[in-house]
Amino acid sequence: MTPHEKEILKKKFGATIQRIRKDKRLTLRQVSASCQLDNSKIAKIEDGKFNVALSTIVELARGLGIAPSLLLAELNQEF
Amino acid sequence: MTPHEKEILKKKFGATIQRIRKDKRLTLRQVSASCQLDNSKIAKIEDGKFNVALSTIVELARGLGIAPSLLLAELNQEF
DNA sequence: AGGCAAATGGCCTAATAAGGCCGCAAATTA
DNA sequence: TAATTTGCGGCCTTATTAGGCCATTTGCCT
Repeated sequence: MTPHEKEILKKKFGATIQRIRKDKRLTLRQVSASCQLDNSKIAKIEDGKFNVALSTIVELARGLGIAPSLLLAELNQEF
Repeated sequence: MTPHEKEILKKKFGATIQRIRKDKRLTLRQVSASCQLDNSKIAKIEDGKFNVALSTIVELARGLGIAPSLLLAELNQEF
């Protein structure tokens, strides 16, 4: 995976997180309150700044109230 | 997520990777050849030693020839 | 305009994953 | 038995995430 591909992956994942959060009408603070992730960290993840770890993916899923695998569902086509 | 929960998560994920690889009758070196991940690294991941990053999950999926979300499918019940 | 709440960005430290090489013991196959 | 393959463990350095706090700004509502 090239650095460029990794950038695209991070952006794509972040966009997915944000779309799901907004679909559920949740604020960053509401999500962070449900999963112990700092709200500013979640904002940065949504902006594609981090190549998040497995545990963080699981935490995000918990905060969003959905299954972890759904957070990767959109990656199936391009990666 | 407590340190203990994180340990369980890593072990669970590693076990999933290994099961899928063996179901497909692939060796560590065969998987590594398909995804540019070091074979010893994959062995350690299977042993639950790493809290792998998103990009590594995607790489593993590529090496195993399956969709990334399938690697998290088993986590849905317990996390 | 004023007041809130949300989003965002900066900054920090300790922990740890990435990325990779080498070697060995056990299993497999010839 | 000899040869090969496989799984796996050690070791290393650099890069980056986790985890967290604080300040500013943006947007919304009254």
